[in-house]
Amino acid sequence: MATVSTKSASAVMQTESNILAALEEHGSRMTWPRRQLARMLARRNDSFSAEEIVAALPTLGRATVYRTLRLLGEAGVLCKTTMPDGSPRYSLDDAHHHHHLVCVVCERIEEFRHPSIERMLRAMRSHVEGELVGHRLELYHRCAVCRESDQGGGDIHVHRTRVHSH
Amino acid sequence: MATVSTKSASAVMQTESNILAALEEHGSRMTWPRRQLARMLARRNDSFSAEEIVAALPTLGRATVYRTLRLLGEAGVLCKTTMPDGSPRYSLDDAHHHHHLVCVVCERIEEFRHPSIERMLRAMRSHVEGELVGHRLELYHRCAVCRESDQGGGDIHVHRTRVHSH
DNA sequence: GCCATTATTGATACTAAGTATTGACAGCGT
DNA sequence: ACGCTGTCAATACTTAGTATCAATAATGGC
Repeated sequence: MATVSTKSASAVMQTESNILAALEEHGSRMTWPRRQLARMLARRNDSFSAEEIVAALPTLGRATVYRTLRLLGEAGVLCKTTMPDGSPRYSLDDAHHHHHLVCVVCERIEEFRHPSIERMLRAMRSHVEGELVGHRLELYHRCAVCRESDQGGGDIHVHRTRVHSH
Repeated sequence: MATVSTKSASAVMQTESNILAALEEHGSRMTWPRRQLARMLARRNDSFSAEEIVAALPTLGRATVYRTLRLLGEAGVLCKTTMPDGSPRYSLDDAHHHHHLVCVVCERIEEFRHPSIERMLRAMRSHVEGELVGHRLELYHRCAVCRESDQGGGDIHVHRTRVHSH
């Protein structure tokens, strides 16, 4: 089985100062809570829920955490992804156009880009009635690590009102 | 501008008895609340929120409405779709594999299928590390009707933590 | 460096979209 | 007609946030 090259799919690593720089460029002030959050996020390379962050930084108010996550999204260093069951996960991110490859077992999120997707979007743009203003594409898989440690494993229930599985 | 043929994109119409038949096939009992819901849904050809239904059928409990919507999803006659801002909409649906084309103005939802999408998924299946277990694809547009009655109109804010817009 | 302006904060309350629980009730297989 | 078991409505609870607002702090101008 072919694997995706690290050029077209990779987990994103950002440093604390990278994250803060993105916030500044976006026109935000540099505050202690934001530094806290940036440091905490830079330490992890997996995905996380907002509440995990709220719990991990008890000195910050929940509103601050949610607000800052939104800012980081706007600043282009964070992305919000939806799991198959509809629950949201956040992950560090770069600002380029891409989609997400989500492991349904360990919830690790990788970015990827692939020409077949751009081709598909081009085709849809000319076939769809009216103008396309956006899209949402997520691929769910079991990553190599999780396949190994759990062969044939649990029933992955992907309800059809949520995602497609054929 | 090319439009999609009615074969590859269309709003779905279901009759009350169609909906009830799907529920029976799925192994559910035939009850008064379910008949109510089926009749109500058969009347509309747009998308709706669960709370709209709760409000429209005040004799049914909210849990019943939500449960029945889930059942209809499992039975293959209803689909839940996510708007660009993350809010959910339900719409009648047929059981075949397809994706959704959502108008961000009137919120009407059409089903569509297109070979370029299957091609893209085939390509991704062989390029992705591990096995694909599902995907989620939604296209957002302004439908022909809404473009006409609102040319150049409001700023459609599609936040990048939610959907992609290039 | 000081001050004013204005962004930001945290506490709290609130909302949206459901899920869990429970005792009463009703479909339907026999 | 009986009774098993699915289904009901009401209500409490949960998750994932957003709104409000008075107190505080970061910058830009001087």
